[in-house]
This record gives sequence, structure tokens and C-alpha cells, in this order.
Amino acid sequence: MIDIKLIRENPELVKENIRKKFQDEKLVLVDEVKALDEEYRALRTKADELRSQRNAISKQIGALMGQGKKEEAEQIKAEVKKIGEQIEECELEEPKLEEKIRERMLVIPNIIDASVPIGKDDSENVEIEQFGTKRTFDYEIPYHTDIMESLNGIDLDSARKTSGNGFYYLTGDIARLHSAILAYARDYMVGKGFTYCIPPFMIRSEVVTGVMSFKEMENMMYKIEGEDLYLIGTSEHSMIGRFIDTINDENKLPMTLTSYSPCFRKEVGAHGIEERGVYRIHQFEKQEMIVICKPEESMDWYNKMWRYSVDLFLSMNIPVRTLECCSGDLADLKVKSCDVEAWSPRQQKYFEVCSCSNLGDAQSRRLKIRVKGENGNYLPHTLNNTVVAPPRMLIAFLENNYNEDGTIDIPEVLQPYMGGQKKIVKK
RNA sequence: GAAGAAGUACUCAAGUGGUUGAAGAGGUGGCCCUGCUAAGGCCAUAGGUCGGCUUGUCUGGCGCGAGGGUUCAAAUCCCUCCUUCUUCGCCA
Repeated sequence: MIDIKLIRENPELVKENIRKKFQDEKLVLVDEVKALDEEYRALRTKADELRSQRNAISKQIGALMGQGKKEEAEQIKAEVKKIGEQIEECELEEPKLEEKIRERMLVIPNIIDASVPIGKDDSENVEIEQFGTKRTFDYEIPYHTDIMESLNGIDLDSARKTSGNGFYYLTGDIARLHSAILAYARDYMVGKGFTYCIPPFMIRSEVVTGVMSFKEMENMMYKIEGEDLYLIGTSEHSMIGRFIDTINDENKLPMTLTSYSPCFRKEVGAHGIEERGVYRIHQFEKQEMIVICKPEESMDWYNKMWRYSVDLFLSMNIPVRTLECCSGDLADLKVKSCDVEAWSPRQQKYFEVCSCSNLGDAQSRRLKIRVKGENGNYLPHTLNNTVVAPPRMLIAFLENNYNEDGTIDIPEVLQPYMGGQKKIVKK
């Protein structure tokens, strides 16, 4: 959500940004907001003047009543009542205009960073850099769930029975590996100075509508029946929700948090891709990182954050690349965003495992997250990035550490979390 | 989950419809007094947010947990919700 002042003062810049994102159908919104805003402010001024009058005259009534001059008071009452009716008319219009402005402001995209490559959709995303050395395999690498099954590590059939498609039982060393990766990722981020946080896994509808659009909510969120509660789709929801409508001390910045949570997603409309395995599922666990910082520091943090993910994957022998989101593929709230993709030797391609985003002040503005600085309050910048989301990253993990005999090498960094075990073998 | 009580600013707190332009105290900051310390005195302390233009040491609206309602007028009366405390219940 951009600053409406930008539309008042520099609508052309906002329009140019919309063109860069190939959303020309939204160009008209800028002029609409400009007109609605003028109308709103004029109405607001009129209503405020009326309220001011009413306040003044009402006070006179109080004074007259105090002096016992009832008749005079009654006369003035009638007068104020008229003003009250006029105010009521304005008050009927005010929220309507406000809503019209807000619904347009919510879909006008954030101003993207000058460095973002211009492109229509995800096909024009740009590979930035590859990291790590791809291991050469002279044997076939099985499908990831086949690897898991061969190690007695997964039971999809039972999960389908108890919960349906998109759920899994992880068992034995694979389940342990899953937990080990999360624990390692947590400690890795703590080592970078981040504060570990376990947030609520359910949030109120008020928070949900704050952090996402109605459409996203319908497609993603599970609702608890009979309660005003939703299962979170990512810990970012409760992590950022924590700061809604707060004023924070500047000396607490930057706030660097790493959170763990299970994530629940309906995945409505996601069909065809990797449905068989654990690539896209209704329930998974994720370690996340969140940064709230001064505006001038957000790009530095952005670059540090994706790099943290890259290094984490490299430490587990998984080659990765960074892929920058082009203008057209960038979500409307984001200033700049890139994915970290892991190498799949089986498919001979990279696939998304992390998504790092700089939202600028758009999220702060929308959620009223403010910072009390020396020269008044300002909106901080917010960023988020995946540290690791094990079920999906297990795919890359198992493939890249797979040996011809069907065993899995456990990288050194994970061994302490696996009781010193160096390999996963069939039992 | 049940019953009762409460929610006012940095903190405590007065306030049952109209000089409340939210008292008072503590704390904090500034100044005075003082050889130093303690004590004391004076002053400031409602932030936030949205507007207006004459851009100011200006001005108006909103704002007493949140949202509605009643009224000429609401911190005050009514309704819904949230939170906290007490007691009971349940529970890893």
C-alpha cells in the first residue's frame, strides 16, 4: 500500500510503476483515487466545520441549563439538531468514500525498486547467481517419496485415509531428519543474531484480513468452526500481526526474528504440479525470518537475508541459485523479491525453496506499524524470508545426498541433531 | 467453560450526561534554591491520527479497551465484542 500523498503529488510516477508491472487496467485507479480523495477531503472539511459548530453551541446549552434558562436552551437545541442532521448526512457519505479509496489503494501496487528487472510474468524472472557445485551422479535418482519409502520414512497411504490428499506421516530417521533440519536452521539464525520466536498458530479474522486480501484468505486459510480463528498459512501472519497498530521504539530496531510454526494451506486452485509427493501439501513446517528496520537499511537486510538462506543450503550440500522476480511477477506489496531455488539432480532443474521479500513501508502503512524516532514517527520497512521449509526442502536434500546403495549422507552440520549419525540406511 | 469485578495518559488514579479545555499524585525532563547531598519551590508532560490554509509558538475533527446505539451534548446511559484480575471447573 503506497502513500496516498504520492498520488496527490506525483500520479505519473505511480502510473509509470503500474505500466512497468503490466497492469495497465489499474491505471484508471490512480485518477479515480485522486478525484475521490479530493471529494473526501472536501466533505471531511465540511463535516469538521459542522462538528466544530455543534460542539460550540452544545456547550452554550450546557451553560444555559446551568443558569436555569431552560427556554433559551430549548431554542438553541432545535438549531443544533439541524446541524446534527447535516452532520449525519456527511457521516453517511464519509465511510463510503473512505472505502472506495481504500479498496483502490489496496490494489495499486507498491513502487518497485529501480533494480527490478522488467518482465511480464514468472517466465521472465532472472537468474542472478548459482551457488555450490553440482554433484555428478552416474546412477538414477529415484523420486523423493520413493526414497523416503525405501527408508521406511513416509506413509502417504495412511495419511490419505486419516486426513486426505496433501498430508503425510513422516517416520523414523526421515522424521528425525525433518526435525533436525528445523533445529539446525533455528540455531543457525540465532547465530546470526536473530531472536527465536514461537508464535500462535491460530489468529483472529481481524488479523487475517489485515495481512492478506479476501481472495487470498479464501484460497489459503482454514477456519476453525464456531470460533473466530484461522490456522496460519505461514508464521509471518502471526509474527507481523503482533505489530499491528503499534508504535515501536527506534532503539529496538532492527528487530530480527526467526520463527517456527506449522503452516496450513488449502492450496485451492493448485493442481497438476508435483501433486504426488510432498512438494505442495496442506500442512508443513517452516522456519522463517522477519526483519523490521529503518527504511535506509532495508536493502542491506534484503541482501543479507537471501544470502543466509543460500549459505544454509550450501552447508547441507545442496546447490542453489537465486532467481529474481521480474516486475510483472512481483506481488503488489513488494519492492523487490527473489527466490532461492534448490537443485534437483533428478529433474535436472532448480525449484523454489525460499522466498525473500522487501516490502518497503507498504506493509507498515497498511498495518499501522510505526516507529517513534527523534524527529517524529515514521513507517519502518519490513522484510521476510524463508529459512527453511523441511518437507519441500527434503526433496532437494535427499536427492543431493543420495548414494547409489540407497543410503543418504547426513552433512556434518546436521549430525549433532541426528545423534551423531552420519548416514541414513535401510533398517 | 461458569460466576463476579475491572479497563482513563509513562504509572497510579478522580470522574453517574453539560466550566473536563480529562482533576490530582507519582515518575520523567527543564529551571530555581544549595558549598555538596537530602529536602523544598516553579514550569512542562495526550500521545496518536485525519484534515484546513494564512505553513504558524496556527487552526479544526476524532480520541477515556474496540465497535455500534441513545442524546442538542457521552469517559459517564444502552448493546456486542476483546482483555485483565478473583473464585470455581477442566487440562498437557
